[in-house]
Amino acid sequence: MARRNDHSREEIHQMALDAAERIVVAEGYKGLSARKLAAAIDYTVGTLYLVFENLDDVVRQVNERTLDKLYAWLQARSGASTRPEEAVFALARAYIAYAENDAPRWNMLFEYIAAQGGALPASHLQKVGKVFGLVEAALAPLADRASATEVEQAARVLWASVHGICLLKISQRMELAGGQDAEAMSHMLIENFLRGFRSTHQAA
Amino acid sequence: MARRNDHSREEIHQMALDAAERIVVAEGYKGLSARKLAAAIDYTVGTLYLVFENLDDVVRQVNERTLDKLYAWLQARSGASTRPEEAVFALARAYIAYAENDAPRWNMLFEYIAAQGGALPASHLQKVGKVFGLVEAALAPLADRASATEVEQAARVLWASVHGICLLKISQRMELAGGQDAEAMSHMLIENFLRGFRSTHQAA
DNA sequence: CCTGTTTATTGAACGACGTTCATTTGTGTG
DNA sequence: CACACAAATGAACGTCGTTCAATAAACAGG
Repeated sequence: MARRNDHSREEIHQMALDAAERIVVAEGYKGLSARKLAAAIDYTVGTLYLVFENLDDVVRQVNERTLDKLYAWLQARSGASTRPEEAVFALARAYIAYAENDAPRWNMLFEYIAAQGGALPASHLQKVGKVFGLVEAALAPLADRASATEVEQAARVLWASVHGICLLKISQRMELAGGQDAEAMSHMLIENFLRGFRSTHQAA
Repeated sequence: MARRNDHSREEIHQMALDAAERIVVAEGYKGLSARKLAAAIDYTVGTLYLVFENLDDVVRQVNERTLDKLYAWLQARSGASTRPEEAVFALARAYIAYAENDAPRWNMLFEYIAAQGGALPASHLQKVGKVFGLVEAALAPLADRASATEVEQAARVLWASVHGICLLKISQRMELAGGQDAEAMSHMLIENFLRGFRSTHQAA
């Protein structure tokens, strides 16, 4: 039994988030329960509620970490490419690779976003916006005649689409993909999409 | 209290599926519980387990109905268009409209598909395949130089993408869409995608 | 009409869930 | 050493899915 002052509030907070991630990675979203999480850090349920508002609060904070990791992962892989188009392909490959590599957390993130009835927390929106920013940056060189708004909208459309394809892969539903893998699908999508996009928005 | 022989097994089965749909429509996926469902048809929990394997079985059977309704809805709206391209746009509009119109059931269907660990039931796969068939039929006239496999793959790519966009709308996450609505997004997607697809696979 | 058998239906019971809060227990102060 | 304070507990509440011994309704034979 953990004793008074063994750990500060902040330490318990971090221990719980770490343990929650381990549980989610090992057993999936539904495997996370208050009692299991408390046991994992050698405290009892009650203590969790001194540090978090409720279980949803834990999930939300794990998701914030996931968004940070996702952004860092994508940024590290969106370096300068020879061809501007290649940057978009590279980003999509990185997105799919992240989801594959960190499937349970990626899953939890988007199940949370989907299930959340009302508005997302502001910090969430801001982090998602940063991810979209990477897509916009990759798309901009391909559309020198497009306004910032047009690039933004195209980025959202393209990424919602890549995300849809990614969902197939993560939920292991490639049986629905007609024999392709997610990378091939997203490649076909981007190739065709960019052809249209460039012909509309790029000079020369 | 319902009495012996008031209803046949089959009647109870149908009553339960009807009631389950009403509950899901009224209160969402998570609002469906065994006790609530039993009360809605004036039986007790035990009776449900004589007719269904478990709650998941109920959900699966409701989803089969949803897939049938979705197919019928799309088919009714995929009639002959003047331009072949318009058929694809019409299908996407119909898909989004269905999801909007029947959001709780549409949601439950795809949450189930995503959450299901292993393989989907064969009947599910077959019904999803029928929906994809509609997309392939709309795509085929635009690619007279493409093989059946290429059309099939393009249909899956395009529909996974439309689905991704649709998810934004249904989970009321249009804040992430850069000021567009789902119809505009899917229109942009299809327009650009088809331009690339036609230029690769269509003669003349 | 009564009795015994069959079987449809029940609902209490189990373990697990999220959440709360009166109680306990260790810590630091006077 | 006793008091006050606060950290931590864990029993309790109402929910969940699921099971299965017990019950009660329908029917068959006399």
